[in-house]
Amino acid sequence: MYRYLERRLAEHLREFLRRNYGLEIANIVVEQPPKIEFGEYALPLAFELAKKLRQAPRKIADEIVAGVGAIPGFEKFEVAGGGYINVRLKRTELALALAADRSPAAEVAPGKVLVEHSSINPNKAAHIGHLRNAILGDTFVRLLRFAGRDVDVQNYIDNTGVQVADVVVGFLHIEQKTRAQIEALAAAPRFDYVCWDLYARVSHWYEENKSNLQVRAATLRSIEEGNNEIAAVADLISVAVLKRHLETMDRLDIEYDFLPRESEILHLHFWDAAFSTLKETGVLTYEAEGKNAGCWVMRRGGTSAGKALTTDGAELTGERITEEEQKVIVRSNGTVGYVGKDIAYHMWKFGLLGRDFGYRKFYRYPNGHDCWISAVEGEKVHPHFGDVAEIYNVIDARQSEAQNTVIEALRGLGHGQAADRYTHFSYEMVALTPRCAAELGYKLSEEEKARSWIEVSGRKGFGVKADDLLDALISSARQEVDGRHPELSEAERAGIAAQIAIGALRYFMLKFTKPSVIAFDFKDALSFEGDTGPYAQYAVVRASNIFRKGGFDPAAFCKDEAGEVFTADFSSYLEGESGNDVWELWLAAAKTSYVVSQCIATTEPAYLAKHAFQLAQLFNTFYHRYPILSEADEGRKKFLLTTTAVVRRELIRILAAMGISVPPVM
RNA sequence: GGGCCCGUAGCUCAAGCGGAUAGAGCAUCGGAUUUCUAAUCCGAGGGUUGCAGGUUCGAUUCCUGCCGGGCCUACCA
Repeated sequence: MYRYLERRLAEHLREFLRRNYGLEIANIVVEQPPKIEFGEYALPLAFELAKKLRQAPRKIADEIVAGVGAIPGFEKFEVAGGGYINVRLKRTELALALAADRSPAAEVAPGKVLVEHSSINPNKAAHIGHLRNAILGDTFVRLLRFAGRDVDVQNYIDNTGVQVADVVVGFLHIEQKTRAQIEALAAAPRFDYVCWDLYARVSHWYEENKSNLQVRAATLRSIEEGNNEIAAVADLISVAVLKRHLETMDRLDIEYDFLPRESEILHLHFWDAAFSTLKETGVLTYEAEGKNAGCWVMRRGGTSAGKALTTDGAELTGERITEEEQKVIVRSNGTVGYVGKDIAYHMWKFGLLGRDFGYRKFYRYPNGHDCWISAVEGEKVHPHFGDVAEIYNVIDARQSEAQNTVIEALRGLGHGQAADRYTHFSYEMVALTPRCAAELGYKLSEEEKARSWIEVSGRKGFGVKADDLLDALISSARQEVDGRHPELSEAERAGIAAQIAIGALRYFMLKFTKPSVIAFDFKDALSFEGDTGPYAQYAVVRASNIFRKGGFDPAAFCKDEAGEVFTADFSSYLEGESGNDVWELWLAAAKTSYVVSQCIATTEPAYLAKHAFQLAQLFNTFYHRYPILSEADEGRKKFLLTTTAVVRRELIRILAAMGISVPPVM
């Protein structure tokens, strides 16, 4: 609602400026005043116009305020300070619309969106770094769906790469296991933990004797070729670990629709289809000499094409790319690197490849939702994946160059529109504080002790596993729940502890903005107080308590009839100085879809976490200040109950968009 | 060497496209009404926004240089 009114205000002003000043201002800046007393919107417009009109900002502001006229829903315009225009809404009107949950339908961009996230190598347990990825990705999916978009969720599986090969080497060469023995291990719980330890041992084994690396190379070759015993072992390992990842993520309410695998990109020859067009369009050039002699290369993403561009801007053919700026796509032995496969895969995503995967049902979630996986020969009936209008790849910042290279390849192929709708959803890694690393038994050098964080390493088996962290959170939450609610059944207490643990974890991963490295520490992550998920959950529980103890249904206070009954009372409680406190709460509650659209536009879910916290904080203050059930004035009591019902509804929605549910009691 | 990112309170982080007195949480200290109340609330202390310039009516935000830190820069994925 807040978002809709902002747009209406901006459009009205744009029209006003066009008519009265003959000015075209494409982007009218609308801010939020620092204090509720100043109104709901603030316009620094007069400062901007001062130069153009050669007049004092204050004078321009006065003129605009005098001439702007009425806008439905708006109370008045005021000049403040040196030329700010503060805008006030008709509080009661907005409140009634909000109580009735009435909000004009926002236009939804057409076309399907594809979000790819998680993409964990299926050779070891997921760790906290993967959690950040999956939680960011899943939350972004929820935000897009909140905004009405049709979204497919994909999790790319590199099942034929070095990392899987390493674990295969571990089982076959170090552990000397047979395929049947590995199969038995894979069927046991937490097989991914077994792989986690083994993977670290394999890395060590390579270091002990460099000639062991030949075993890796041979294993990798066999896996890529397929149709042999080693490939079968690799497949059984990667499928088993993948299932474990799906289980781990399901604990956090994270689901996928489709799991495209590298094995199918290989075996269905996606690359061959891409290679010919890449050559024809000159995106790839052949190096006859130099360091990359015999390779097909392209310009590294992010390096400038500079003056090589002709005047029409499209022609890159014939341009020399310096060796420094070359990215090898096809090696001199004719094999293709991962960036090449990624280019083909992304052509498929946009429906530009002319080939498709086969599809098989792979995993059914407890709620009945099916997750599909790629296959050489698929089932006849399957959903249609790929061929989308827009994509988001949730991949950490270390891969931004590779991502940019893929984008540039699409652009070079003439698919500029696809390239424009390709978003690398980039975020920084999760590392450990030195203290946390020490707790995990990692021996720190003096230099490392002084650093603010230590990078995790799957290769070394150094990190916090996702399931371990969840277990720790659940047991910590469980202690609290047991102490507070001994009257509840075992199952109820377990359920509440899980909800709190998930709330704490998801919120923790979302509260940091993407470019910030998270220095992980158990103390912070296990906190349930202050700027945390449980804080926001608790605010909802408090609101629910009021309705439960009062014997009211919160939904009854959010409906249309509330508007009809309470119109007069609403204004007397909301308007004027005395209404500021409660109005601030209403206004915050009205901003949900505004914040969601900001999150999508900036690909930054942290704003939503901040919003949840702010709304919860305002509610807690309100809760403390206004006793509701004991309120003697019936009209006022109903107003306060409506306020509580609206805030409760919005908080539940906001938390749901973050994948956080709210326990019945806390 | 080149590219990208970061530097804000003791600690961890915010600050929407340049805007009003730079805000939270944690930690510390002091308080909270027989109530829907403590996973909460109120208050206090705590800042040369890394440094130096520039642009601007206005800079944490944009530009330049420097200092410090991280990541990327494989015919690995």
